[in-house]
Amino acid sequence: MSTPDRLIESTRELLWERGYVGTSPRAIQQRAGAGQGSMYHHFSGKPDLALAAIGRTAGEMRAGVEEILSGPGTAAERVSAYLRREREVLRGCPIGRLTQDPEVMADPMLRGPVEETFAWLRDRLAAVLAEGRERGETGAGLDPAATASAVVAVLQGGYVLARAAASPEPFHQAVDGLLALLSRS
Amino acid sequence: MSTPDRLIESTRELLWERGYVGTSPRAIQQRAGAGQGSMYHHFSGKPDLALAAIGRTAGEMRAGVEEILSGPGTAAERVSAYLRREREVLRGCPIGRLTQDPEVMADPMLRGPVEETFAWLRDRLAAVLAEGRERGETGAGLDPAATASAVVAVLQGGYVLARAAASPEPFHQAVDGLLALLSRS
DNA sequence: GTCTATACGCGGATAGAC
DNA sequence: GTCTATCCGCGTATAGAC
Repeated sequence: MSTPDRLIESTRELLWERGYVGTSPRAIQQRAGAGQGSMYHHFSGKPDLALAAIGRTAGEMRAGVEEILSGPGTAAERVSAYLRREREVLRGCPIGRLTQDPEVMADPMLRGPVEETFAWLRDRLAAVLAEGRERGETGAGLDPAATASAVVAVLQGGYVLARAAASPEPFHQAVDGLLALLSRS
Repeated sequence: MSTPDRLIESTRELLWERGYVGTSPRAIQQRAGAGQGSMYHHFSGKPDLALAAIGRTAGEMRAGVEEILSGPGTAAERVSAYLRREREVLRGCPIGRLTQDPEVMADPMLRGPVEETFAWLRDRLAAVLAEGRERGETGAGLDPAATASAVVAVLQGGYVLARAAASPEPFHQAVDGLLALLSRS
């Protein structure tokens, strides 16, 4: 991997683990095995690196979600597959966690990808749910947008519960609880 | 308000806005209008202050929730009232946000109240849901613990969506989506 | 109780040599 | 491209005077 790539990857990990405020250029360099001068040669500073890291993470996330949601199966099956997808629950969501970072939210450059990713995700899920409803598969009286937001919220909130409990269990409980409700509609 | 009280209050606000890692003793002192020496006279340091602040926030939160959940109405009405309760959506949950802070999670003293608060909340909601089920009011085939986790997760995740969108709308959408599902069960 | 002085390392970067 | 030197202010205290 090239030095810029290693720097971006190490920034991605640190942003995930410690957030933007908790991540220092020093720590990025050390984890990447790169020197001070090298880092500032390839990137203009911490915000620039963070932008590259967030963009890459957001892109991967979208691709992964799209693969499931555009895959085979009924709408309910695909939403269910998305909810039950394997996750590193205790690490939380690398994009969602940025939402808690005041410096990320204050910078339009950094905030943009976060906002877009969630807007896209909710829209995409709503489209799948609307499709299922039109086909008469499920959820006759449900508002696709509201249901989609609930689905995403259960995941994001599930991470919070899991970290609070230091256990993945509440995450899976929350998903099961939502899935039980969805399956009756 | 006494100086220690002002210090605790200012720590509470800063923890809410900026998290533990993003909150400095200096900032606490300035917001409280207290000097360096004064702060270290009353508290042993940042962790000590944070402990007092988190304890106070957790206590208030439990009291507020308990008032709604032990109030009048059917189980479904009380859960609904809890979900629809007025909230400063864009500020997020002052306890939930601590979950993202590696230094809070790494310190058992600070972590304790966070863990307990969510454990209590899920239990308390599950008890209300179980009560409703026994009375035949609602949710005949639902697992109270799973449903309770989903309820809490929707709130915590709703905050994430709202902050990502810089708008309370997705929070309320998620709550509506969950409530619609609950009302059919 | 509160203030001021002092300390030491880190955060975040720039400059210039190699 | 990468390294080392240097900078300045902040983070997080401790010490001791008032």
